[in-house]
Order: sequence, then structure tokens, then C-alpha cells
Amino acid sequence: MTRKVKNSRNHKYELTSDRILDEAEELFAQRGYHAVSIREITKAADSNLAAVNYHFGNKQNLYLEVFRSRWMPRASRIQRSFRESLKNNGNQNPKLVVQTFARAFLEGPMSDEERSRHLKLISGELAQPTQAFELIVEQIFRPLLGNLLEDLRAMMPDTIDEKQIVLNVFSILSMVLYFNFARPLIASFVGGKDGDDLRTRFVDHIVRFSLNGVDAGIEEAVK
Amino acid sequence: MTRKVKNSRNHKYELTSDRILDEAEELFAQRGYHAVSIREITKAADSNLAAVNYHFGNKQNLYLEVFRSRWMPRASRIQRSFRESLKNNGNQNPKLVVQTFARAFLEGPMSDEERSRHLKLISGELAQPTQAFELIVEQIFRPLLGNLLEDLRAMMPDTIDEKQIVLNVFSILSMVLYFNFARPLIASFVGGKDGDDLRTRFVDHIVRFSLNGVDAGIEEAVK
DNA sequence: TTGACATTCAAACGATCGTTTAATACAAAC
DNA sequence: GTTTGTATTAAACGATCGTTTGAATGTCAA
Repeated sequence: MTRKVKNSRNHKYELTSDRILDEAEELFAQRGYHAVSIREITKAADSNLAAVNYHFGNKQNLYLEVFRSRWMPRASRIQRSFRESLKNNGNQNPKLVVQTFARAFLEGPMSDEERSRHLKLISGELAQPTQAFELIVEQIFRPLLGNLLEDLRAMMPDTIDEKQIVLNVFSILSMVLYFNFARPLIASFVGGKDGDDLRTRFVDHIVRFSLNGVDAGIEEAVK
Repeated sequence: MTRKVKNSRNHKYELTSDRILDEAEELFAQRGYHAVSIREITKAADSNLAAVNYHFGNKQNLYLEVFRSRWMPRASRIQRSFRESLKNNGNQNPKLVVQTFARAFLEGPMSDEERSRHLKLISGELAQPTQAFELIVEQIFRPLLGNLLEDLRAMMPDTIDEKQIVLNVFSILSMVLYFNFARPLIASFVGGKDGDDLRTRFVDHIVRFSLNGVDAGIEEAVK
């Protein structure tokens, strides 16, 4: 049974395993699995080197546990936020679904830092999949896509091409992921400072590009 | 001065440094910098462990040299292919530019394996930038974008919004990159086998999505 | 054939890695 | 107060890492 210990002045009453999970997630997201050592994690969590092996067995399982106990609940929150926004707006319009979908990932219920961490972790899995990847695909991705297709099927029963929609979803996700990484780079091209206004500009762009493609900007300028 | 040695029956008359660069590129692309050891690279290249340090100084410099002598020339080839296709088609139409641009990255002058390697390497740099990143940004990205903007400026001098176009370019690039990674995953959703037809399907989708957004599929189904 | 130089090779270096161990500290149960 | 079980700690383990060394090998010019 877990017990709460070491309520010293140095750190909050959090459990050691929680502190390790927090620091591990941040470090794994920032620099990747292999570039981060257990010593670094435990030092950041202000705990002993052996704590990782005691609480999680080994490094790989700690990594997996980051996804189980941190990443996946957050993904569920994003999905819930998406479905609620959809309900509140009356989901009869396919374009509205796209917009709501993109916004759920870009303006969902979390801080910027948390969102960045979230996206970096999944990008790492996309680039070099581990055991965590199939976990996410089966428990998050596949249900999400299933629900999405159901909505759209009820919305436009005649013209629907499910494979086409799957591709559209992945296109939107790719932009969400990529802009998270390339943000400082794009900022240097667009010329603005990397602040909140730039972030909302990205959100606007992704939504509009998803809706209308490159025409979005052109039509905008014409009218 | 470099000299050609060891023309034994075991491997081609290639230089040791070239064999190392080839194997290093493949391994770095596949599993990332930290997950690959010098021992693994030199063994794959059928050379001695010390060869990396002799020819390239250290591991980090080998990684950098992969970009200098392999990645960047390939990126230049892609750009050249893009600009030639554009010239042959008479580049008066902005939509045609988009299409040509996307196709240059997805069907450019190289094999599927080479393209996958190419995209994985740049994705790794995007996720965790090293010295190679600024090299690529300054010598490849920035000139590419500059040329692109020039073309479009000549093509549509009135309605142009340069920042908008920059964002469009990054959107297209994001899809190119992530469809390279997510291809097996998407294949499992779309239901097809992961073959040539699926790849051309991806290309079609990216081009059409870039042009018209999610409407691409819908309009397609209606007509 | 000799000398100079470029390259390869086996072996070892110190550092750091993930993991294990055994002793200790601590809180609750008896 | 003793026992029991959980959690923390310092120290060490063997393995592997990137890197260095010094000798051996090969090639070409003189």
C-alpha cells in the first residue's frame, strides 16, 4: 500500500512517484527518451536514484506510465472538450465540426506549456513508436475517429466518403503537431514576436486552411 | 589527402567515410541520434570502431556531416525539381504552384526509401534542433521561401499577403512530414495495403486538401 | 628499397548508463 | 516496545557509451 511520507519543508506533500512522473514527462517531452537519464529525472524530482526502479520497475516502464497516467487522461479531456463544444453549437454543419475539432487541440482546456508537452510526447511516439503508441491508437485515436465519423454520417449521409474524412482528420492533426514544433521558426519568418497574438494567428490559420485550403488567405484579401 | 584503400572482395570500392555516412544517415533517420551508437554505425559500414573519430572527429560531427554531405544536396535537388516543373508548366496559376510544390516533396527525384529517410531526418531536427537546424534554415528553407514569395508576387501582385503565404507553405510541409510518419497508421485506418496506390492517394489528398481544405472531398463526392 | 604519410585495427580509457543490493528510516498495528 | 511492511538512501554492479592510443598495414613517391 502506498503511504505518504517525507512531508518535510523542501517539497509539497506530493508522493514521490507523482513527482517523478511530472519531471519525467517534462524531460521526455523536451529531449526524448534516450537523451534523458534516470539520474536526471530523480534529481529533478528531488528523490533518490533508486526511486524509479522501486516505483516503476525500470526506465521503459516509467516512460509508459507517463503516457498511462498523464498523457491519456489529458487526451480524454481534450476529446470531452471537443464533444461538448460540438453539442453546444448544434453540430449540423460539417465545417463547424472541423473548426471545433481544430480548436479543441489548439485552445483546449490546458495551459500552453501543458499543450506543448502533450504534443511533443505524441510526436516522439509518432517518430519512433514504442509500446505506448498502440496503447494510444487503440484507446484514444480509434474511438475518436469512430465518434467523428458517426457524427458526420448522421450529418451528411449521402455525400460521405469515410476514407476521405480520415485523411482530412490527419491533415488537421499534422498541422496542429507541426506548428507546435515549428512555432519559433515560423515566428522568425512571419516576423512577429512569439507571443499570444501569434498563437491565435496560428489557430486562425489552421482552422481556415483546413476549411478552404490556400484559398482562405486569397479570398480573405479579395473581399 | 584521401586515398582509396581496401579494395577487397567484401565491399564495393567506396571510401570508408562514404560507407559510414550512408549507414549513419539510415540509422539516425530510423532511430534518432542518441539511440544509435558509433559501434553500430561502424559495424553496419563494415569498418573499424575508431573510423568515425578518425574521419569525422566525433559522433556529433558525423551527424552534422550527414546533413552537410547527404541531406542538403538532396534538398537542393528537390528544389531544383520544383522550379523546373514550375517553368515547364508556365507558372501563372497560384494553385498550380501549390500543386507543384507539394508534388516536388512527395514525388520528387528520389526513391521512396530515400524520401522517407530525408523527411525523418528533418523531423528529428524539428523536434530537437541541433547545429544542423540553423544550417538548414539559412541555406535551404529561407532561400526556398524567398523564391516562392517572389514567384507569387509576380503572379498576383495585388492580393498577396506574404505572411499568409508563409503559413500556407508550412501547412503543406507539415502534411508532407507527418504523412511520412503516420503512413502505416493511416493505412490501418483507411484499410488499404501500404503500397504504391496508397502513396499516390496520399499525394492526391495533400494536394487537394491544400487547395480546397476539407471541401475537396465533399465537392468531389457531389459532382 | 626506402621513407613518408594515410588509413585501419585491436585494445584500452574514463565516464555514464540502467539496475541491484543491503542497510536504514519511518509510520502504523499489535 | 516490538513487530511488520513501506519507502528512502548510499553504494556498488556490470554493461555500454564516446573517445583515445599506439602499433600494424597499405600506398605512393623518391
